[in-house]
Amino acid sequence: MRAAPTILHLDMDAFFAAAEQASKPSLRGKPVVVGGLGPRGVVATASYEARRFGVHSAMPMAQARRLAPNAAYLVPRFSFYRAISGQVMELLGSLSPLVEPLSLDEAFVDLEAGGLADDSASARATGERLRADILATTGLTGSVGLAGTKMLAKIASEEAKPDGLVLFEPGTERELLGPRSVRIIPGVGPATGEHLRRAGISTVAEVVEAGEDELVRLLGRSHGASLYRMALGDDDRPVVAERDAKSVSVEDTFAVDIHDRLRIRLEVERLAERCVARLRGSGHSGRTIVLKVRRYDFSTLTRSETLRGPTDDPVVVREAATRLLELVDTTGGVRLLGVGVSGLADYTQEDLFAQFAQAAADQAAEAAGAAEVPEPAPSGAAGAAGPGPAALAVAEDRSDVAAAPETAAATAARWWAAGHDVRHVVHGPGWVQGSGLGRVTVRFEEPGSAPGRVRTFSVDDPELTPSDPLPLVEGGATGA
DNA sequence: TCTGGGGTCCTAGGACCC
DNA sequence: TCTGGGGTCCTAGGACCC
Repeated sequence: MRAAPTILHLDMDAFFAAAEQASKPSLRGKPVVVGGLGPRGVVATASYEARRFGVHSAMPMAQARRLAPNAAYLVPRFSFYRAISGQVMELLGSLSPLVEPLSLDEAFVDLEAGGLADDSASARATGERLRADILATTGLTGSVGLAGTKMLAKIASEEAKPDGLVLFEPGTERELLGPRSVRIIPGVGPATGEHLRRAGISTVAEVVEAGEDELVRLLGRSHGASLYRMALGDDDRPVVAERDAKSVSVEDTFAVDIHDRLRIRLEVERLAERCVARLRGSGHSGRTIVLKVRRYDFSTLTRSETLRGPTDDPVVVREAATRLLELVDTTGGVRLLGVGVSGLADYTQEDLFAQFAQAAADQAAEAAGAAEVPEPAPSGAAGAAGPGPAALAVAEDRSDVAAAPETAAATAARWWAAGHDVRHVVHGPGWVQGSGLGRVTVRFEEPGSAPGRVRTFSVDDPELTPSDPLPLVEGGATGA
């Protein structure tokens, strides 16, 4: 616990949805939901307009559609978000050498290590300047929490949302946290929250009253002791810049459960190959191969095998994964399969082919996800009907596309993945609003323009080509 | 139309070793 | 001859986070 609030936590506001709104003027101020569009998709991010309908992260997409039928539904474009994230992380890097990214849209910064702040006033000024710089550079808003510990900084940024800054003065944590729900403490999820509630513990103050021994009895040594300390505001975890990856994994949920043993085996082999491509792309090899199976009834099991030494050989991983599959009963059907590698070792040899294959696979996966955007037209728009048959077919079968990167460009061009950027020889830049039945509908607008008009073309119109995302801010460089 | 995908950390039992 | 006690590795599962 430091004496000054010099740990900063940044959290971008509704990041994926905000990036899409910034890139597509006609969606600003409107409900936007980014997530999986297949029959088993879930919400990754809902814009604040969509949240007003009750839509939130991790909600099944089907439920979101019931709550907000007129929202725009978009598939995530990770390479675009990654480019914006890079700009934000660069700004954080200018504040301190100690930056700890938690995800594309979240990071801790140790301002003291950067020499920019040593008291509340300087910390607040630095945080406000950061927010202004992020807006100027990316066109997006982020919320900032400042406190003397990581936990409190994170809670502060949560409190600051959206588009705000909250600073907790060191020394005030007990009175600040006391009346709040235990669920605000990071690491206390639904299960722990319920466990504590049954023991009569609902607030942070009640955690402190219960005492460490009681918490250890309820939650176990590690969890109990750390929760007790967190409730006291006692958190000395440092901001750590570099953390080594511990595992790499890929998984696919199928649109429909698969039963055929040969098909299941084929999918496992494909997953093993994708996993190895990622493993090699990150410069690693690994010793333990993990197979994950989620059955028709959502019961999930894993089987693993540890090799004598680390490998990055696709044949070795594939064979281990299929051996593990032999140990699993799949009668009744399988909804998800996954293959992972852990026990990672650095594998210094650069494997350019694997990196290339990975980049291609990334692009293919994105291109394959179709999006559906109802006409933001006046009420009564029946535009919320399903995606075109072609789009649906792609969304349901994207693992096939990802496994065949050499056909990705052709696939993307034929199906015009909705939400993606395009350029027309005459009408200029725009994005695909929907496609199907041989037609593609494009809205012609760009980040700096007014909301644009919609036109429809034939899917093989030679004047229409896919293009990279445009910078969100004049003079910026957000190209993915 | 119920429940993604990529991770991290922890627990607990058995094997094995000293 | 009647149960020690650690430490480490492996496996499986579960909670949690974004």
